[in-house]
Amino acid sequence: MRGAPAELTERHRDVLRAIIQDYIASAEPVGSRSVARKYGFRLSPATIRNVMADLAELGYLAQPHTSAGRIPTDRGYRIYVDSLMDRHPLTRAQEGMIEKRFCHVQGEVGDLMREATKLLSGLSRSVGVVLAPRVDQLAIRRIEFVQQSAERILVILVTTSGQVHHKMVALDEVIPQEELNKMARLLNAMVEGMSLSRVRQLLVKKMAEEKAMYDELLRQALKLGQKSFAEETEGEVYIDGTTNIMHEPEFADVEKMRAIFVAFEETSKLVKILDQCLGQQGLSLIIGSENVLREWQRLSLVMAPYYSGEQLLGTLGVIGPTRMDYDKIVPLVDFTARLVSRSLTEVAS
Amino acid sequence: MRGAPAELTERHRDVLRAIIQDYIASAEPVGSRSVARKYGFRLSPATIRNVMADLAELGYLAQPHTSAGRIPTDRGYRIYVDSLMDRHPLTRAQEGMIEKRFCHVQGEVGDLMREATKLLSGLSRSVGVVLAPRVDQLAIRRIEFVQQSAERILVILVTTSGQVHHKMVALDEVIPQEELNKMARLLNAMVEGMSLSRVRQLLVKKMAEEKAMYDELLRQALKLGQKSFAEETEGEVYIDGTTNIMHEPEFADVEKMRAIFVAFEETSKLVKILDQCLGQQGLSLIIGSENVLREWQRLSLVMAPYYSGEQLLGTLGVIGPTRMDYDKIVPLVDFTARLVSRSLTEVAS
DNA sequence: GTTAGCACTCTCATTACGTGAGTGCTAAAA
DNA sequence: TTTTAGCACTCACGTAATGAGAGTGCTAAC
Repeated sequence: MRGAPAELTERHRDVLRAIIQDYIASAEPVGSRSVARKYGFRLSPATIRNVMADLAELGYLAQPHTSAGRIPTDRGYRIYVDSLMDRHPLTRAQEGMIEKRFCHVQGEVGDLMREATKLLSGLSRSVGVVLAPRVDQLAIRRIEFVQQSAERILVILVTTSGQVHHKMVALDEVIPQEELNKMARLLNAMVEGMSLSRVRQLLVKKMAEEKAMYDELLRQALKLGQKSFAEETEGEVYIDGTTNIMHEPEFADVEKMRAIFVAFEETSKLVKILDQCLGQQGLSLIIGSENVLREWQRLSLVMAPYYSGEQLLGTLGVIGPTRMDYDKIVPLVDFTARLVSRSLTEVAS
Repeated sequence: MRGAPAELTERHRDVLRAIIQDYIASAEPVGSRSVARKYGFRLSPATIRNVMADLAELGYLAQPHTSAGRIPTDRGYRIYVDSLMDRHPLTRAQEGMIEKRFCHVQGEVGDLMREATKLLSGLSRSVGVVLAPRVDQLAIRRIEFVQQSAERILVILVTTSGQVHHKMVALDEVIPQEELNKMARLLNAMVEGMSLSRVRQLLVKKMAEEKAMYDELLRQALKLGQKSFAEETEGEVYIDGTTNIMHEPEFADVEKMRAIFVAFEETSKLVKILDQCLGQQGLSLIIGSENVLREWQRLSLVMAPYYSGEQLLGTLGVIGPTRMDYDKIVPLVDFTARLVSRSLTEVAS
């Protein structure tokens, strides 16, 4: 009667790696025999079995039922990605192909995001996601007011990165388009190049300063500006390839699949998860039950941040079943994030 | 040995109606017994069976297998919606609720569309779709050029209905923002209130006229204008509630469901289908195999056009399994289209 | 420490069989 | 002529029995 070993020997690690790779490839519980045979261990199945029993006791492997092989637990995947995985870097050809698809996109930032999403989902055969930059944090290039009806004004905001946002603002007084143009000019001079959040602070300060209100136009402009910039913007996510995961045997059951799709539809929760990744330095990996949200516990996320120059803008990556091909997907996400950063940095300059 | 009757008697119609309604409610083949019992016919099952045999021979009913009840064919549904259906109008309470949700949306057109989509999917428990207005056909309120980088210009287009569209245009010469503003002013004066398609014609004509090109600025402006308005815009669709149809027993099979979802993802095909509906006068109904596209033949569409004043803008409605509750959904779509039209008409005035 | 051997467990595919719902046909009743 | 009762027949579906196969854990020998 032997207890579990205090720590993993090299053999433990080899066996665990083999089992996880086999399971990722086949989606079936893997038995001692096939580990011994396929992975060139010069050991008998019985020995492997002992090792597997240790790994199970330590919580890295589980058994669907007594007479089946082992499957990795989320803890097993975690140790795998942290220290066992052999990353399969992209081939030169793949990299070239990806680069080509990006230089094709000359247009606006939205197109770039969409393209990245498609690329991620296509190459990973899973779900691609991109958390778009928050407008709050982007530098403003231009603001414009267009009168829509007597008391409603369309506010258009252009960022230096080329994103366009618009919203409707209701006013309690009628301002002719002529005046609106003047106000826009005033504000443009004031805010160009600043981030939305800084603009908000500035406006508050200015309004306090101008208490005397010599200039009626300026007063109105500041007021309108404040209304226009008021709301915190919600993060926007691009998502693509949701149908890909229908192939995965783990979602063969319709009820499970429905749960996943409902989760994808609730973008606000997804944004919260992605925001967490944004806080991390570098690549983040969330595996199954590491996620707080119930609906997401059968899924894993591989996310990487992207930048414009030095400025952190958002995060992008892949969502798939916990049994996803980390070897391939981690380099893919990494490379894509780098390319997107490069494109955005070029546009800004 | 009797052949099928030349035309349907009142009894045939009653039985067919009963069968279809029962099948829509239960999703199970319906037998002669239950028709006779549940629907208050004062006839024996045997008599009903004779009627059912007639209806089957005429192609309105089918049998999944010899010893099962009957289910409606697409032809059966067609005659049902054309002449057998009893529409269940919305209750006053429901109408009130819907109206409330719409007056809540004061903002821009996109919000209105999104809200309508959600409403349709929520109340129908199926998939809601809205085909957004083509920019081509809308009157332009304003055009604006923003310099993005040396040779790239962001073109922003505002329609009178309050939609904002933007695209990136590449130039072969550098034009300072100052000049861009002047050009925008020139063009605005020229095109305000016209539809995009008319603007295109106008620009071609003007360019021919101005062959002499006295005015260099005007020449450049026309050229930039032409580039900005060049492309035909693709129809945009809003879609919501796709997860709803996962409940339906006809899609219990994962492979079938996957096919449907892939179809939903291919919006360009969907746009084509919706464009057809746009050509129709009033409400259009496409039932199962009436649709040309293979992937859509298990689904039905109930669509209605919406307007701003007199002008036809787009179409909206519900997609569901052929076995959908037409009695309820037809009035729902009808009412929603009317409300959306009202909202849009108000905004434009 | 490693391995062969073996009894044991559990899933999964196959087969067989009974049940029930529903049909089509025929002949009698209305 | 129309309607109905009666009956044999068909077919899907659920249940149970069976056997093969994969894999395990344990023991004892190497």
